[in-house]
Amino acid sequence: MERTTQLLKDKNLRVTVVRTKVLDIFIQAGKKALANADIERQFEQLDRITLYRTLRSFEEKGLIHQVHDGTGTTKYAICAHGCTAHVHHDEHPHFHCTSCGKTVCLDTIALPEMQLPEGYQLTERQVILAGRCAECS
Amino acid sequence: MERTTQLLKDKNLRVTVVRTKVLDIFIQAGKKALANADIERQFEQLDRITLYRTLRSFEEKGLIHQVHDGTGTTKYAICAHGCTAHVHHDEHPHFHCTSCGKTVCLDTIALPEMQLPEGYQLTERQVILAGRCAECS
DNA sequence: CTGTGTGCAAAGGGTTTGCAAGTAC
DNA sequence: GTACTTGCAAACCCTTTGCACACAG
Repeated sequence: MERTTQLLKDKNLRVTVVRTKVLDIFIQAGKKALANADIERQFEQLDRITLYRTLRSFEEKGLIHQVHDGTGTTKYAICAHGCTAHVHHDEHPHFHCTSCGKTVCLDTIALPEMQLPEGYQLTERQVILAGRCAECS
Repeated sequence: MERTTQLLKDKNLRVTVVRTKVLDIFIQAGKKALANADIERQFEQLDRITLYRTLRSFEEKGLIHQVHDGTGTTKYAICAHGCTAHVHHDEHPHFHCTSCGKTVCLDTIALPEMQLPEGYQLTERQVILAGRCAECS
């Protein structure tokens, strides 16, 4: 059985044509985060509504996580491992290339420790780095 | 002459009722970032379109800067000093309180230095910290 | 067969554009 | 007076909801 199919079954998601293809696209994209439009572009024709619902399902089951890169457009990237419904392990910086528009997960770089003012409780950190990626430099 | 009026004149913006009031609201908000809705709420009645255009003008002239707090809603905060059209000095982390929804500029905290992979050029850093603010803890 | 997923239509919300009237300087 | 600003209407996204049909298990 293919890896994609197995991933869907593991998360109790029905294996359909749309889901298989969307998940494949994410796997192929690797550390790159995709916007809705990026995914639509790879389909001959795909109902937008279905894509919204597919992404929501994937996110709820911990297959993908949202990526914010400061552009305002929500993107998604495949989860590295062991993410579930409400426990996402997305503890790494994201890099947004202002030249080609690509956004990637820098999952080999640790998030820095930061000292918050008195009384503040920290539960989540997001680090977005922007500039030019290696290919655009 | 009032500080607000002076600020507008310094940036070559015509002093109008709407602009004066919007800028006053930002000054009063201090380090807190405001969403469009937050500003509208402080007006008896204000045309939404006018507000969009006002915010854009302010941003272009370096009076305010966008703040992304990971909620998807774009917020704005007043620039500390010396920001111009395309040179914004927004080099500080932002804190988003998931309890009261408030987002503030932590401009006393320095952004951490981070090592990027080979070939990457860094031009901008955004750090969003989320959790509970001092008042909500 | 049963429950879930898909696709269409329609509705909702936020944002932008065009234009005429009003206002700052 | 001139150029910019405002406010209304309309257009334009993107996203969500409702419902009937199709499909996975």
